[in-house]
Amino acid sequence: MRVSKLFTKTLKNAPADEVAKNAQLLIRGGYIHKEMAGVYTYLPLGKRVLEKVMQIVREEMNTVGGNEISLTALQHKDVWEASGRWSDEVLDVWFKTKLANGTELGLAPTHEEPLTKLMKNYISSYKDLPVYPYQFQIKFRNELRSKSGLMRGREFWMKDLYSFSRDQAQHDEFYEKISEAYDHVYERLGIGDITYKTFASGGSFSKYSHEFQTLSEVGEDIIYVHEGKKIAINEEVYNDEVLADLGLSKDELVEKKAVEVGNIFTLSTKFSDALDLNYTDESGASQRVFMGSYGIGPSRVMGLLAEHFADDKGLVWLVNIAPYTVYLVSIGEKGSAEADKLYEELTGMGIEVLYDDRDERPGAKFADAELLGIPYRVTVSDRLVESGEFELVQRVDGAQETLTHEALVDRLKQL
RNA sequence: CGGGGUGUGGCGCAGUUGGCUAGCGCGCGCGGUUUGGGACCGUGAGGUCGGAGGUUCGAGUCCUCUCACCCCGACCA
Repeated sequence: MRVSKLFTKTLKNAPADEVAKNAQLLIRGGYIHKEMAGVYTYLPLGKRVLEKVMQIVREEMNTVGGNEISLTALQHKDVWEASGRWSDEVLDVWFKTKLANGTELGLAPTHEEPLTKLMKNYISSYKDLPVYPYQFQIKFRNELRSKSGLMRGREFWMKDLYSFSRDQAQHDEFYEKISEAYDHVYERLGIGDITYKTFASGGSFSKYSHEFQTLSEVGEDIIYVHEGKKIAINEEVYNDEVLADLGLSKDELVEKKAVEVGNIFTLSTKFSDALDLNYTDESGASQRVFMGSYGIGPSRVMGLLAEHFADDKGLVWLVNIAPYTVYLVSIGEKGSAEADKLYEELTGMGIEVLYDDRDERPGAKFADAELLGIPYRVTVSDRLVESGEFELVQRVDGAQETLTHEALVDRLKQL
């Protein structure tokens, strides 16, 4: 992509109504635009980052047998009445609306009910189980107070996978598998070392659920971390009984602030009871389907990554989530001619290049490269053209190298 | 939803005790000089001051209502 063709622009100042660092940087870089409190538009660069996060999640979900689908956001109330969650008393984040004929609808804040109902069409035998449909979708939640930029929106992207198993044993097996898949996701997102599988309250059907909590000063959750075992306990269940269960003592644990970047939850038969989702076992008897739900919020994750991977100059994306891998800067006339060629060449090789072909001074281009956080900056100037060299600078540490064309291409091929 | 605060061109801000044509910086257009760290000079365009009502000879400045946004709390992925 040529910067001259990108309709967004960078800003020197962040809007005054935005306090969260992630939103400030993302808005300044032109990644997102605030539509209203807790509601953000993804602009070209932001859309690419969001897609990269989602692609990593998608690959890991597919690895454990996920079937990607796309459920509807508009929901009839009847399916929610069946589970008792249509009432605002029970679920207070509903956005409700109506069809022209007066029929009440809700904008889905989550999808257990509609999916459970849907699966009645496809699950009838034990041979149909287990099965793991999942989707990426915008969830609508009428939060009393949204805040922290992308971290708590009223409209946000969520990957929600649901497991349908024949019994607790089959469920438990998958629960462990997806827990590992989540580890892989956070590893690939670059936050594996600061993300802890955290014991949290399990609701009425299981003793615990697990949250994946990433350490962050802007976190809303308090967790108690065991560094050695790489696990943590959410403050909501931080008590003697839980400590005893896990064989931990208070003096081994450290209190930390963290952001919940995912959760896995045993639902048991709560929704299959409500919506009558059954299967026939080998003996011909009807049995309830055993369920679990597993969420990751790609938009929240993107906010967290922006918050975490940044310095005083701007964002510092890792290669696998950066909107582009290389920021190509041209300086001078000869430099521009050479940069044009290099842009075509690299793009042809499948390298994602953001080419700053604008008639701007070098300083302005460098500053934008840094604000945008593109991992590698390649500079082609008149001066370098003379010596037949290219400059490669890493965003993360500013490390600078002067390379021949061949050496440069070799380096970039490996990213 | 309780408490606190803020709304003035795209962004950041100023605007005395009400006073006459609402300013500044960035950004934007045009001309020129520049070109390895967010250039400079000149010249333009762009706001009716969140909205409604009121007080007044006169309101961005005062009053009432209302909407939006931010922070703290409660709640929540």
